[in-house]
Amino acid sequence: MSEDRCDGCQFSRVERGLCNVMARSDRKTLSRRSRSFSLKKGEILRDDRLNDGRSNERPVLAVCHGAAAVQTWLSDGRRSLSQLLLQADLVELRRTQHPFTHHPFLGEIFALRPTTVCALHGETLNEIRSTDRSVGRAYDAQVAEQTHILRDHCVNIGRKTPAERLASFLLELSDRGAQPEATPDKVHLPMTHSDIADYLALQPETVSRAFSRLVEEGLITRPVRNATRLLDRAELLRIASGGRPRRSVVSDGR
Amino acid sequence: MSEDRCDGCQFSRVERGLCNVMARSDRKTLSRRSRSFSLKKGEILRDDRLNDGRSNERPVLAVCHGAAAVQTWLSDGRRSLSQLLLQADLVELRRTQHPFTHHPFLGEIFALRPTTVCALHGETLNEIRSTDRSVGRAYDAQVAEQTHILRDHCVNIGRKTPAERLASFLLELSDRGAQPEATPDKVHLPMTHSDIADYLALQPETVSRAFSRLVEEGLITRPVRNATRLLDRAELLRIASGGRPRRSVVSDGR
DNA sequence: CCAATGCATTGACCGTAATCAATGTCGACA
DNA sequence: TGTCGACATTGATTACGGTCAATGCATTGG
Repeated sequence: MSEDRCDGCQFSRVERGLCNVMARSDRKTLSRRSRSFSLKKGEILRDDRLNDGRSNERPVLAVCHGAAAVQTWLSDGRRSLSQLLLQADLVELRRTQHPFTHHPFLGEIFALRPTTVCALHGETLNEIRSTDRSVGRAYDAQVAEQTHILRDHCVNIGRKTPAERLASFLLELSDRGAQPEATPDKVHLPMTHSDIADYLALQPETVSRAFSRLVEEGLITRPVRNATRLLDRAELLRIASGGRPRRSVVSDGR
Repeated sequence: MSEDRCDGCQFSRVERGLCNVMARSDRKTLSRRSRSFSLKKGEILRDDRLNDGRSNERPVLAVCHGAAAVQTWLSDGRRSLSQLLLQADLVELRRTQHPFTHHPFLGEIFALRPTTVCALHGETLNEIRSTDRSVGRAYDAQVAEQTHILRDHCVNIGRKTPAERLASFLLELSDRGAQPEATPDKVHLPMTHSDIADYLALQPETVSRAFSRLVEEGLITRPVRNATRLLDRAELLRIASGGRPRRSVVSDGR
């Protein structure tokens, strides 16, 4: 079933898209042993849904289309979106559960909007990796990129003010920007303020105020509800990296 | 120079230590093409120090002994430790620098205590990977583990109170515990309160108060300055995961 | 077309952790 | 042993973002 599936999926971004890198034949093999899921906006893909019998290895998930996030709950209802998953991103969830507690630390896939994800058959993927060097490289690059983004994100939510976080976020979206029709400065927001809040470790109200501030400082506009236009990229970047230096940033990192 | 180096390094933790998994001969080859660095406490290893001529690929770093962290600065002096690196951990830093700004988003290795790290020769490592399947698995497991920890950490610093963060931190140290002489409940603290603060996105004073609180609640004791004994692991875990449920944690994660 | 619903925005107030400051403790070293 | 310096602790105050509440604005569907 479904060699088509992957053919329609080509618009995983050309350069990095794992499935684009590999040979057509490999992709067919992989596709045949993989499964895809369509998630409605707000739908959750728990790892137990992936657990259909046989292979006990945890599958690698690929976001074919849409946008999702790794979501975790604290036991009193606090929510956190720890990782943003855009088109062509790979993610590997933990199968292991926390000994006593169930929910926290686990992580489930939350669809920020209508999304299709593909559960790749790990063993097959490994086989392909070992024969096709470029697939291995693409995979490693993806993983390294995600790690880098996560580290960055820790800095964002750990040490930045709301406005700084939002600026960072908009630049992140712009850089990763998996939107077909987007110019670098027109950034599509694939999620609600509430989702942004849980990603940036803020409250929705605070996100709203931060937006307002960036608007009234003339750094962005908001033509429509779920999009933004970046007017002053340099200044946004300055804010995102902690403020201060107005001219000539050359000082060494000490 | 130095096949000894790696032989002395054996106490990278048995199960996961990458260098323990591979064949002795491979280790020698890898070792010959790698370099090691001794860092004094507080010393910084910038990626440019790794950049000795030839290979332009970014090396994979392994922490042989000690403890370090990925450190980044915001331009006004705020500091963040985004990733804790304990014995046997692997880390791959970004070579790329941020276009204008220099310091933030980059990440440097900060030695929390006297530490030796090893810059593995990436190409050689890849060769070994492709011949020895178990090396590949060990490597992937390490990377997946680190990713998982980073996600968790985002939840910690994003949505938890100071006491909750500290509880999580102590449990993390206990779980990852790379200390030779430590029982699970005797946790060695490889860093100052100030470092802990920058890891947990708090101020040193707040870290201190959080410690005091856990002590007066009878959950931990602190026999010496840089160590802690966990008295009530279950309760610590309860706190770390957000509080509430006192008995029987079975509710589903909605 | 209007109602209903889900989000977003704005304002007022409050609480927690950051900040500022003083004191205490440990360890290194002469 | 005593001094110094780094780090830790505790207290008082402040400020920022969280919380609560009211209003506004769109999109959907009858």
